[in-house]
Amino acid sequence: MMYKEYKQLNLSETGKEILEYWKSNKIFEKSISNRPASRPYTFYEGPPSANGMPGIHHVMARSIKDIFCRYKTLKGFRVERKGGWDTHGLPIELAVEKTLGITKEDIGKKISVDEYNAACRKEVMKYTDVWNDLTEKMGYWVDLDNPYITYENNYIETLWWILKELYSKGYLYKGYTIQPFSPAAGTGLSSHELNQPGTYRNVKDTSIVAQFKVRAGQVHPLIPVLFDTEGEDTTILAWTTTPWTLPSNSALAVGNNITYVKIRTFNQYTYAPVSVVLAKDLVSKHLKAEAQGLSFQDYKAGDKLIPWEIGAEFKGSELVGLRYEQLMPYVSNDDLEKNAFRVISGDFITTEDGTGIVHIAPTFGADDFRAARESGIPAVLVMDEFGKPQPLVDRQGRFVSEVSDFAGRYVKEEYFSADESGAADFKPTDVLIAIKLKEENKAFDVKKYEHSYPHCWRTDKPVLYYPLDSWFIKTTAVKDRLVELNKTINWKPEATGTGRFGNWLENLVDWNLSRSRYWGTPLPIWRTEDSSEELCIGSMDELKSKISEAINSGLLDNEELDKAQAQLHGLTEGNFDLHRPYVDDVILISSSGKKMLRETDLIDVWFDSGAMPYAQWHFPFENKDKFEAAYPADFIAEGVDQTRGWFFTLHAIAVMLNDSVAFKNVVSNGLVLDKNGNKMSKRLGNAVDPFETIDKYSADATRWYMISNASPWDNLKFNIEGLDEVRRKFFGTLYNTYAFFALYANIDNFKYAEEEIENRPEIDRWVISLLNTLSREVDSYYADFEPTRAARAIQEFVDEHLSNWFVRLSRRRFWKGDYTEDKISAYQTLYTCLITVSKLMSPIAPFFSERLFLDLNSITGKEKSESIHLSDFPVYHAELVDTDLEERMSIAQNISSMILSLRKKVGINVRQPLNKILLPVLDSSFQDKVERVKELILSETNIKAIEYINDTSGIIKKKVKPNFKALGSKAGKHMKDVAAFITALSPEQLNDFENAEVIQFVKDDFSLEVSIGDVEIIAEDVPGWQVTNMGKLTVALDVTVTNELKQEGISRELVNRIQNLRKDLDFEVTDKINVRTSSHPYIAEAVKNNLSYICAEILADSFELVNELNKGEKVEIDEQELLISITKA
RNA sequence: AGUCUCGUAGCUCAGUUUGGUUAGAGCACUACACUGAUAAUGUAGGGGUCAGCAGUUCAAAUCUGCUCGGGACUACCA
Repeated sequence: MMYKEYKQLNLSETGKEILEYWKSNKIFEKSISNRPASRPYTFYEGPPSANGMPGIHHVMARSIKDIFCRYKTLKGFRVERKGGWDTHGLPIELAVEKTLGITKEDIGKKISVDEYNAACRKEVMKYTDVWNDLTEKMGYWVDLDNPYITYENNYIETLWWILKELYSKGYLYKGYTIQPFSPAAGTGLSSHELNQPGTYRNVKDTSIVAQFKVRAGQVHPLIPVLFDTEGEDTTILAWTTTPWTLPSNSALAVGNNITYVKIRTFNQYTYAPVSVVLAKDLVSKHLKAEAQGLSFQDYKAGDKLIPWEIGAEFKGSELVGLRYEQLMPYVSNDDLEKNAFRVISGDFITTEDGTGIVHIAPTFGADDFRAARESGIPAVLVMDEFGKPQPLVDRQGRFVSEVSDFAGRYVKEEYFSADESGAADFKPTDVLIAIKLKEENKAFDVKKYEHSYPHCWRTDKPVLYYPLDSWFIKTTAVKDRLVELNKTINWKPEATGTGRFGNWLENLVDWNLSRSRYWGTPLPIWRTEDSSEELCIGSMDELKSKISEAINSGLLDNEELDKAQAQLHGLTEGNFDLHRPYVDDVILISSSGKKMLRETDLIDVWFDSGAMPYAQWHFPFENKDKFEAAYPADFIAEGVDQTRGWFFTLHAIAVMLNDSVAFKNVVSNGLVLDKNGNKMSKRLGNAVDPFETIDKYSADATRWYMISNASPWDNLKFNIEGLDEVRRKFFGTLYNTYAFFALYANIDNFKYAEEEIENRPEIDRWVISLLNTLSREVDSYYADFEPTRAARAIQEFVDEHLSNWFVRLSRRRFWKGDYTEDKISAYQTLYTCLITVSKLMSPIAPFFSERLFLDLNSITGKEKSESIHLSDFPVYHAELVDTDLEERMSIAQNISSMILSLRKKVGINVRQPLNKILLPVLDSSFQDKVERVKELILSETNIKAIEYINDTSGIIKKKVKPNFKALGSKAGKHMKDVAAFITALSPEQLNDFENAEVIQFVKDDFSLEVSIGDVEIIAEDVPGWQVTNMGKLTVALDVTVTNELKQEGISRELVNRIQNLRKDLDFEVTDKINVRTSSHPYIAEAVKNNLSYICAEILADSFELVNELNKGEKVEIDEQELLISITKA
């Protein structure tokens, strides 16, 4: 058996092979079953929706999930990962309607409900195969054989159980909120629909600044200020872009800290004298500056400049409580008279535009609704035909009959038919309201105003904000616990937890559960028609027994009875579908003997996914032990867009149900953008196909690129060129390192059969030391959910240390000489590095690391694991870490690099040996350190000796630099002077300073004792030598080339040419040769004096210098041409 | 509009928590070298208003405030 050698690196091919290997050996399954059940590490899979194609961003999110699960497996934990599918919701309905070419209204008509239901089921799993394929190819390990599926009855049953628990705790209630509503479509719109592109459009609306008349006779501290003359007409100004809401006005809101003024002036339409209240900052927007202070006496009706003057100034808080007359008194009652038409304070008031005073219509604005409720302001409502309260605008968008002047008129122009709005005398309702207010001296100003307003994406008509009934979960009741428990969650990045998520919790509102949709989890609440009795069902058994009760009550008619029997039968047989409309047909009987129908709402799909810790196990109906063992999750990860989605619903349900967190650690990753930082979209054609990417560049390179490039929570600018770089730079280097190892280990038949070599050379101990430091670092990075730092650390080790230094400097040890202890040491060291690196990187690059592990381990058999993913994470050996050695090696690297730089500067090849370098030594330990790595430096740079020179020699030119950090705190503002003083020290002063170890700085009345530790002294120059500096290091090079050195140089050139020939002729590395060269005077001497060296290098049995050589390869050394002929011995 | 986040070389990113005097790396580019790891490698070079402005400080990429720009989320507001 030999170490496998490859023609070239092919990561994609490796991926495919390893995938096969995993499959046929059931490695994934073993990675779970091999770990003890007593050490679980719980991971929750956030369910993707399989009705869309997976994108490259899914590779990102899933890489992160996979990395930490694999890492914890290596650390000895059992990590179960149950997959899941999110199957409900609007996108699926829309997709089905599109596929079938139907609308919602056609359901039950053109297409049967059964067919529709089946179509949804099919639609939602449309791309399951594609998803499974991606999951496999990208190396994401998750159990797809037993996934949870949110539409299954068992899953829904758990949801019902949870809902009933919440219901019993009093957390479930029916209320109403202001929601976007499309009268034209007759349906509420979800925020998702409102976020469709193109829904917000700029429109021109009639805007009115209305005058709300302050009641005269009331008791309020501000009355004397507001009315300083008898019969003054004092009004409050409020601006609106929706005049149709003015009949519903029931309050005015001001900002407590905003300054308001009362201004005396005239109404521009009626010319009547009026005093108006508005925010001081906004006066200039409503009144002309040049008209201020004009004579009131001289004002005539119709004058362009209307005089005005400021009468008084006060804070918003002083206005609160002030009563005013209802602006458009169509509807009133005792409650309104008593509690409405007051000034209240609102936290959302700004002085950006308008008047700084906001007209409040609680039925038509979310802010209005909230502010009114907080201040106890009732809404303006009328009774509909069933005696239920209703706003002044009906669901078709028309004024109710009570608004007599405009009864039956649509409030928005766009709702009228084309015929109606096309008529010559047609005026929109807003305009009619404006005219009426102008006539009544209630309009201060009327203007067209352009702003963006949401439109229904289906009907293209403007949306109304409208009060709608909904079921809510009272999350506000547990707000404090939500906040408190959130603080125990480890968020990556932290800011998402404290910031985005924390703020969201602080400003929590109740969770609106209701969706008036079709394909989703039905709300399990049945109510009597008069809403006096209701029942929440928490299981299928409960539903069964309630249906039985209904059957036995004798209150169902025959048709209902038949259905009930069928339902009961279906439930018993397990083939009753809990979805609409089947479940809507279930009629239950209340305790007082009334029929109960199900509330038709579905619940928010986010509830589905947030309940997965319970529902994935069908808890509490089955798998109690499994649930308990896997709750809460140790780790979850999703995109940052899930902060208010899945992260929230998981948290909320867990807190309300168990008063606990649902997850302990969470990584929220950022977006994947295209290389220019734009969002990827199919429309723009800049979306990256994950399959193509994996196929071409491999999953490993893709994963490594994504993880190493930027922290997961930063947005990733996905650039395909980056994949190439990763492949070349990291995987290429690692592959080369392995290939190098395999080449020579096969020649020497190294199988790691020998005992560990105890006394290894410096370079071996050095790289092992770094390797252990690396293991510890990478371990802590993974543990800290910092995969990027882990990847970068591994990469740096492989590139900089292992390949670029250890292998480069150790090459001779592998190919030269016999199978000595030193050689075995080199093999053992390199082997250990490779196998350890493969383990460290395996969570991120599971395929290549597996290949590496198997290729190495199959020969040595050092580990019994049949897969790297079944092995254990490398153990950190503190005793193998030698920081002094690491420092020495770093010095060696720097000195070598400096010598090479000097050689470059004077134009002397590395092949040309040089006699010596000079190293100035300013402290004695430095010389010891260099001495121990001397051989490495000399062979790396082809120098014969290092000579140390110290201070006393007098040829070093020294330089002193202040240590700002040390001196800064002492010198304070004199730092600049002190620095100048130190830099300007003469050589003699510096000498004295070094001997005394202190020097006194005095300037004016400031003095400071500078100690030797406050400065840095370096040898800057050795006059007459080629010198270079790097930090504290200084190196001088002897560039004299003696005749002897020249001959050695020529010998090396010759060796090099012959080696090239060997390679060109495809000789094996181990082939012995015979050499004949033309006897050129330039080389003759050199060959003679270095013959044994040359022969050893090129594995020559004989080397002849021939006077006449006819055939051979022409080579050139220092511009001298000669012929060389080599043959296998 | 609010909240969060980012802004450092042509590109991708370190460095910012804890302020310290030549601001780093890789890629790309240019030149030279090397060539039993070779679709590799080394050395050198050019390339920076550390987004901008102001402040604190002896000293600011780093701390504070404001502004601008990108992105995300939330809201849609008179």
